[in-house]
Amino acid sequence: MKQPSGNQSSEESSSDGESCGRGKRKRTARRLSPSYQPTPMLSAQAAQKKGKRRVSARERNLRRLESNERERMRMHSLNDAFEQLRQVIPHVKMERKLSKIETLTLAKNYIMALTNVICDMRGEEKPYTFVDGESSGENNNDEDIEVENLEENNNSSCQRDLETRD
DNA sequence: TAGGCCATCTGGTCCT
DNA sequence: AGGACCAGATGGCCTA
Repeated sequence: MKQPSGNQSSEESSSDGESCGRGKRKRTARRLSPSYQPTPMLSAQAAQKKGKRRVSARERNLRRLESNERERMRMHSLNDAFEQLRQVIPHVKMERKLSKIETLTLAKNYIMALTNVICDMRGEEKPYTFVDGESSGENNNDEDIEVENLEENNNSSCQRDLETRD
């Protein structure tokens, strides 16, 4: 029941120039179909039947725009968190920044490596093993394969990094 | 051109 | 009731 695409939310929506993803890329405000009419979640008649306050189309539209704005802000804060995570994950420098899936995968590996180091220091058995880009115990799905090469490079860089920190 | 990655919109559901 | 969260859809940008 998805709409073909959203309304031209009038707002700036310039995505505050966040150079996202691969290299420099500037995203312009999303162009939306001029013919698009947001479908009311609840028609005025239905609302009246249910004894609910009638909400004008104008008000619905305003609420939608406010919702969109909040959602955008939410996603921006999520992206900020990704950026902070990228900065603390040791990884081989690349000209393009890590994608989200790469960031999460490397973070997972880094945590596993740290856990190994801690266990090692305690004289306990290491719970995780890194074999050919495969992270132990876990099922190796497609996403893991995608970043396999990265992981191979970074697993060793993680270990090196951890060993030199003291 | 195809495929990957991403931002944004949207409506449903959950939570306060 | 309203906001947060979520997932699907859509379309733009970029690289191979």
